[in-house]
Amino acid sequence: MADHPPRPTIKTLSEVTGFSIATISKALNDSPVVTQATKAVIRQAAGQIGYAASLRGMSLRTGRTYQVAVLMPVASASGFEWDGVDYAQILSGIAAGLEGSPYRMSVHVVRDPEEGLATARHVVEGHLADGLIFSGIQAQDARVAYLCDAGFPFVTLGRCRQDLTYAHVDVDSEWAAWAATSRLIAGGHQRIALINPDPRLSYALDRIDGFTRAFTQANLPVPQDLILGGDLSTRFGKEAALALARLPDPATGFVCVNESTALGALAGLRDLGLTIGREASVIAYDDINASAYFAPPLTTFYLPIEDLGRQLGGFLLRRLAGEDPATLQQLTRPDLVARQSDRLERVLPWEGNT
Amino acid sequence: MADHPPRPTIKTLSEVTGFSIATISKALNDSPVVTQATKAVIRQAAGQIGYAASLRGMSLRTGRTYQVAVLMPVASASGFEWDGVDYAQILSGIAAGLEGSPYRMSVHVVRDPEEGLATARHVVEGHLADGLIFSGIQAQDARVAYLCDAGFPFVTLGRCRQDLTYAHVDVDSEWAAWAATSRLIAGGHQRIALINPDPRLSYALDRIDGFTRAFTQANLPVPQDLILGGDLSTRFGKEAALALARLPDPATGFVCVNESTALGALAGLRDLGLTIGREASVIAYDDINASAYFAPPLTTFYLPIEDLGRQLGGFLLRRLAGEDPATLQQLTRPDLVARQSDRLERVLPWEGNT
DNA sequence: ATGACGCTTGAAATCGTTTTTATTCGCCGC
DNA sequence: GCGGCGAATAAAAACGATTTCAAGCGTCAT
Repeated sequence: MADHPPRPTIKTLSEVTGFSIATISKALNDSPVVTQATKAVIRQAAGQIGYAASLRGMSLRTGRTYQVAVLMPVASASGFEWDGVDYAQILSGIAAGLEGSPYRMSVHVVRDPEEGLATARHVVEGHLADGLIFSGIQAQDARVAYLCDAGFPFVTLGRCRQDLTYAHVDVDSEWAAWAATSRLIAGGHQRIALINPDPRLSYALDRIDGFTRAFTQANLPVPQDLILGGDLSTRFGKEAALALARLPDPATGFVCVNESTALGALAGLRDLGLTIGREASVIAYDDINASAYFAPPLTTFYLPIEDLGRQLGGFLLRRLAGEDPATLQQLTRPDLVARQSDRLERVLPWEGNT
Repeated sequence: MADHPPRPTIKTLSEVTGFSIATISKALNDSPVVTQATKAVIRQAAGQIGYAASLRGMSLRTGRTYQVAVLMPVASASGFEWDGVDYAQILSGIAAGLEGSPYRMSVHVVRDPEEGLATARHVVEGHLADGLIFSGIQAQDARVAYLCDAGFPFVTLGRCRQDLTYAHVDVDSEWAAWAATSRLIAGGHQRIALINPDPRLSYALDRIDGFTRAFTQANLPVPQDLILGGDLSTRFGKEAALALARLPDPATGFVCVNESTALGALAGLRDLGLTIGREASVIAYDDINASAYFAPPLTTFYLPIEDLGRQLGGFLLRRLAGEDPATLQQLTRPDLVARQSDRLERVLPWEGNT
């Protein structure tokens, strides 16, 4: 156990420079009341002895924590089922968005929105962080309502459907679902299934909206019986696809909520002996870019979630700086990555995708 | 912006109970110098007014932060390539292991071991956390050496090959690679490839050791030319499989480092028109349990990484309590999940796996 | 000459704890 | 009856910063 030499404090710096700790503090915070010359001397000395302000001391005095809390959802009951969400990418993005600021990121694991609310309360009331980031927004979201009410800075990935003004970043799920569905309709499908997430989630509704719009525009009846909501697991994707493809009037096109469910859907259809691209087609929303390697490679709507994370971090920083949440709202459309598997009645060779 | 009533401090509690703050502090910390009766009164009052000690204040005085830092690796250059590591599961496990303690988890994103060392230094020197958890251990690992030397509490996922005593949790990669390779040898393969991670990683060497042992035991020459190291991406898995299957004396069996590379290997072999189970076989190490849905389902060695995370958190807690790191070391063998695709020259029907 | 005023810096209070040191008080032994 | 001791509590000093307010000190107008 080597004992490090005690780290310099503002007091050390005071002794070294001869200035009082008050002046030092002001100088380092670039206060206008202190001379440029003194500032220069103090900064120089600070650099010299490697002084860095103790977050602890600052925190106690200012009440700020210089921490940003992230509520990371983990699948609750489903054991270790893969859900295809690479939350690490989001965290990585948030960290990137926070880079250059003194803010660090603390992660709180939550199993469901209720626990999320409890944790949010805990963070706010215990002053555990200066800002909050979370996702999995429900149409009616108690966390959003609470935080708005408490006036606590936060940014969400996703929008709720309540009339509240708050900072958020979101994927245009309505558009993505519309585009995917339209593409399958254009490919000759009429019995198109929507393999959707938990229907309480706001973006589940967005997807249903887009799905519906595509049929309405094409003057076709909306196949309500082919909309299934569940978790994001591969298992659910498989079960859903099996159920929908076994219907008397089976689904031939599948719009999947993400790559994990899409992988499951492919597995299910394969079990039924169906050939993707001839008897059925699958389109997914893509987070992690693995669909290119599926059998067959899937057409997807791709949006790297690290970018969303970066936006979240950046927005929170601006929110913490006092910016109006109304200006911190962003909706992004994913990119279409056309691979195949989305036209009916036409056999396509499986080409390598490298 | 609703303003919450100021949260009670130890001073509030002092006024309410009539005891001095010193006595309050001791009572709440269960010091033997204060009477049971007073303790009871104080605890009762604390519960009454909902007092919770401010971490800030505690932190400044004690020097402890009540934070555990986790170094989360993200793929550096490879853009958004999926690497098949669900780090969120590890974080979730760590959080579970920390549950019940006052410790929170802060996450620091690192792009490579060098940045990891820099961040570790930063955490230690800046007193940003009381303990550290990290993974991606190299055979010669500068972070482990530094932290041992600094006497800073930490637990790693993986072991380095230096003679240092420190707390760690690891997967028995040597055994897993031996078991996978032996299984392929028993299935009739002789040209078996090892699709391995970055060769600087300690467990890459462990896997080579196990791979080698399997051949030695079977009195077969070790196919050194079939050992390939790279990143954990699906792309690398595909490229590696393509290269190895195109050799004049091609590989027919593939031991993959994880499911992501295995998915890539399958895609590559499929592109070459090879049928898994007849012309080639793939076995993977499994973190996320998605291999059951691959085409065909893969035989894997499965170990849920959330469990490892839980161990990491628990070990760190014990380490922070002063326990000897020599007693905090654990090696776990993954479970064999036999699906198929590991016997040569025999056509197996692709059965559904539900 | 003197008081007011800028301008720069310093002293001291403060944030909420823990920990060291003092104080109070009853009781025992001599 | 008094010194001393032990037990319980209180007072005060940290920890490392920020912030308020006071102080020093030229300059200048009256």
